[in-house]
Amino acid sequence: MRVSKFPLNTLKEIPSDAEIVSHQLMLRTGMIRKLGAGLYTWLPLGLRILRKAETIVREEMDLAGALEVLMPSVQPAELWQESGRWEQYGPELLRMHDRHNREFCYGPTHEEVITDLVRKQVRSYKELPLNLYQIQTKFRDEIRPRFGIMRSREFIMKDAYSFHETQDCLEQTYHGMYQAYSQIFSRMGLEFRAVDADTGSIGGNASHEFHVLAESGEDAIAYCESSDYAANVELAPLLPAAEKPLSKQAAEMSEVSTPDAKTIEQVSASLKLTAAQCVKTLLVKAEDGGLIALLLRGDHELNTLKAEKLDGVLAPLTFAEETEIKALIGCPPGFIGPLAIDCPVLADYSLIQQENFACGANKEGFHLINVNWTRDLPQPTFADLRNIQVGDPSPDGQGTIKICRGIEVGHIFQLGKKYSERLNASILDQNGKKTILTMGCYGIGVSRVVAATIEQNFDDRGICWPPALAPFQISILPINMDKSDKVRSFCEQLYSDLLTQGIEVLLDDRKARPGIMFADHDLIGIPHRVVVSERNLEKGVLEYKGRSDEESREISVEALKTELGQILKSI
RNA sequence: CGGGGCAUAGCGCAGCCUGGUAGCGCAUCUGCUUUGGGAGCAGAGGGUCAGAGGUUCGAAUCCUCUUGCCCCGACCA
Repeated sequence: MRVSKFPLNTLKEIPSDAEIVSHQLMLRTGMIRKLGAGLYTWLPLGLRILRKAETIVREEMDLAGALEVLMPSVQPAELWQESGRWEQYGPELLRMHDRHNREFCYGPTHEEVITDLVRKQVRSYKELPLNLYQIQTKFRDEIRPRFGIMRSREFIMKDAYSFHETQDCLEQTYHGMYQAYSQIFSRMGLEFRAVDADTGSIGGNASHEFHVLAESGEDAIAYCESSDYAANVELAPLLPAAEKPLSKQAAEMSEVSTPDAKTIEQVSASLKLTAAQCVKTLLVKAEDGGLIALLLRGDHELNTLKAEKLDGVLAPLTFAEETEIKALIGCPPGFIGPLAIDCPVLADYSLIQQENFACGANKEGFHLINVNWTRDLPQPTFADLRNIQVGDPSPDGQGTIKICRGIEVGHIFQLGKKYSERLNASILDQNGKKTILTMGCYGIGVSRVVAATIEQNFDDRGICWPPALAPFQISILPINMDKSDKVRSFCEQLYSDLLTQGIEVLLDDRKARPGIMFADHDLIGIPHRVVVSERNLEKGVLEYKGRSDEESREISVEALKTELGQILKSI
């Protein structure tokens, strides 16, 4: 491709509403352009990259035995009513009417449509397992679209759905998809982790999220240094600490006046204790209409997901109103403690060994110090209530936890029978007996992958594309091409040679100054670059530089072709 | 959805408080000079100042409404 026929609409200045690097660079390089909130047009440069990502996904899905289909993006409401999600799905579902006033939605996902397809099409166990996928535009009316393509409302997704007679069979396909996903992200040159994910309200047995590791990631991931354990921080379980008897150092419990200390920070400061020596008492609503006290070490954070799964706790987790607290305890928030409290008490595992701790006195303006289990109050029920932290033991018992940030780019899920039951999707088994299908679903945010790749591969000059996603493999930058016939004819020859070799090459045939060419090609992140100048031609060499190399080096034409051939093979 | 902010040329911004008919940098176009890391000089084009209504002799500027966009917020004892 020639730059004269493939305009580089690059910007020197950063559009003011672009917050994260990928968004800034996608706008500056002219990959995308915003149409409205969460809506973007893919320009030729960006689309080239998006297509590369799609191609890799497609190839690996095909290789894993999935079959491509293309479903409508507009879906009739009836199917969603049948599955029950017409009511369940909130405002995130874009609903609309046609001219006959029939209801439709723009598909955020396709479980209903695919299940409908399969229930009509597939009759016999002999046709299973079946794994169908599509690469298609989805729409989710996000509360707050942001970060450009990363969290847009309209986006490109690869979604696959598998159908099975048995759970065993589902697990095999699930494993196959796990492998395929790993292969896809490896081929793209990404640093990623597969992490245990919430099976949540959908139920099912297993779910993994695939995260690209990047500072700007919206999710925190806990991973183990010495094993392949990884989980979303919200989900990573903590093991209970061992019980131990009251130690001899147990000091006398006493009441201390702490008039202005309401937060853990203030309490620990005024009592000259560390936050870890304090216990905080949170009151949440219970299923029976009353309250439940949750105890955490002062330096720990409550994990809402874990808490609302506990027996008796109201889901979604709701904190008690101030008036309810006053009615139950007789003092305002800030001075609550677990002693002599008239409601169930659940304490985090980390408090099992806690001694001589401080807590609220249930009396405005006072806290207790040197409180100890058994002696001063009965042992509460212990449970896993908090977020895992750096340095905690790994749940698989193999070393300690570290935390990094990740961008979720893929999610695989064992759905089970949720949709097939609701939509009555069944086949006849070997005995001629009707069997409800077991399903799996597998998504990749293809457009998000592109943004995530940039988050992981950039420097102060621009994007550094991994070769597999690069819009072009190599740039030819002629110096003074309009003045030097030698440079011109050499570049033209090299250009057509590389094209013949099957290499995607971008020849900068603009009448531009070298500085502009260097800046543009660095910005758009072409992995390889050769500079052709009269000076070097006289020496019979080219100047080569890899995008992330510190320095350029001289290279012969033959060596360049050989090297590029090698690189191409490795993609 | 709650809170805050913004809307002026393709992009980044000034002008608004104190009303007088729109400006700067980048980008674009022309010419000359330059030519190894976003050049210099000279010139040119490009704006219903988000929209509607109001006040006024006169509104980008003041008032009202509407729309769009951006940021923060679902961990508080």
